Amino acid sequence: MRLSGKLRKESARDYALRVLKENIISLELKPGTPISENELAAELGISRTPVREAIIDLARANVIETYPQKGSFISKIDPKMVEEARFLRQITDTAVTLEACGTIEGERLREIEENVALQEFYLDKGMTDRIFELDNRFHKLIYIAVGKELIHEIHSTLMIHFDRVRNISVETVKDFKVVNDHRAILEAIKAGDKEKAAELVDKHLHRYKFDEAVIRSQRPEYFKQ
Amino acid sequence: MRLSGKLRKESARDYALRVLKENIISLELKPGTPISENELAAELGISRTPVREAIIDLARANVIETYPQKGSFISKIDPKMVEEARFLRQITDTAVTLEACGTIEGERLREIEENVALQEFYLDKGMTDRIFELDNRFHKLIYIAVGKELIHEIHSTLMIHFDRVRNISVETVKDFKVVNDHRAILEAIKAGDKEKAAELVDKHLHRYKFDEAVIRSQRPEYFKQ
DNA sequence: ATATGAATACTTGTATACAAGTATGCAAGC
DNA sequence: GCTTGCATACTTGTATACAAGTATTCATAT
Repeated sequence: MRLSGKLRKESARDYALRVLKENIISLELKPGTPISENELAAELGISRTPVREAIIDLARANVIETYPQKGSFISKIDPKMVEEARFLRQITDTAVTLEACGTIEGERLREIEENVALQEFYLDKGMTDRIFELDNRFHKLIYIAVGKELIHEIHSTLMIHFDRVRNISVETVKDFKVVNDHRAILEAIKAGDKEKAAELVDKHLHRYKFDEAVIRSQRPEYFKQ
Repeated sequence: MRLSGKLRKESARDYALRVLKENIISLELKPGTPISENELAAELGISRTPVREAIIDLARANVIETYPQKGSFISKIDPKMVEEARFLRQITDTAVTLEACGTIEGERLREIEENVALQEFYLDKGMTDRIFELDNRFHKLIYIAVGKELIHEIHSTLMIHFDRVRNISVETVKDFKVVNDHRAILEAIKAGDKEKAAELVDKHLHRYKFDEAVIRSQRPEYFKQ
């Protein structure tokens, strides 16, 4: 597992949660991998308690599966979970984007513009690693701009199902049309064109749907069924 | 606080979580009330650990606010949280109901029919206590019927913001038009009338929006601002 | 060779101990 | 009366101890 150091003023629980999320999404922790509370605590240099609390958080969204007295495991990719996450993201992103149309301005708008500009910059330079982070940040900024940050927070753990598949997609098919999508969505928001924005969000999220068949054939051991 | 006994095969954590949820929604634990992990553990006859784990779960959705080394408190009613919960419920209920239109049948449909019949029965008898439970169950059944149970589960804690206000509404305005709403929604689903269903869901959830001004004037001490 | 069973080394769930920060009350001093 | 400061009794965060269940391994008996 990949360990980044514990940040100052970050609690042990937040540290464990952050490291777990990073490694699950990046597939450093492969689907099906057993997770021992004791072992992870030792690796992170903290005690079982905060590690356990982080695992409980992930287990609530079925990202980790815990079987009492048997063990905990990184959940294998379950197409039903991925679809639930995609479905939820579809409807909330659409609704939030509609609210954003014509209402975002000032500093909030500037942040989003900067974000998209950076995506285009890194895409141009071929530094695609940065784009994932910027992608997530792009969508989060829209949620914040329309005052729906709690919804974004509540959904974040569930979206690991989705993000993980997205990461495999990139490992395998290398598709960066998403940057163009983001640009187009931003322009639609600025223009206040709700119909166009909704259509773009819909198209944007359906990109990840197609990849599943490809991934499954390449990494069948990652899948539940 | 109201204590129901610990169920057989229910873990201590689930017990604490269930009792806390019940008492927060019913307003037995009033907004602003301090919650001590030690005290609650003693009341429930379990140790701090599972109590703490339950509190963490509720704190994640801002239902409880924890200040390290100071204390934890039942969150006061925050109109922004209530609106986020209502907004989320609006869009997911609508999307799920649209999927349900014309696709639910057999045992699944029968369960929902029975649920609505019971609501009408208890409304008629004036046993309105039962209706809250049936109300929640009605909506959950629809989520299950279209295979979106994880979304329902993930949202359940956040909906406490909404359910709590709904409960005050009933204490104060006694409005049971919701039963008629449920009947109408069910009929629209059976008829496969998506337009009608979406309109009904929209109207249904907006009922609770109006009550806020009334509640605020009656129970200002429950509100954050 | 095969089946049986006990020892062992794990697992998570729960309880408890300790650490460190905070609010409160009260007494002392001015 | 008012302020200061310390003792005290809380709080949550973290670490550790104990309980109970499970899988494995290896020796023994058939």
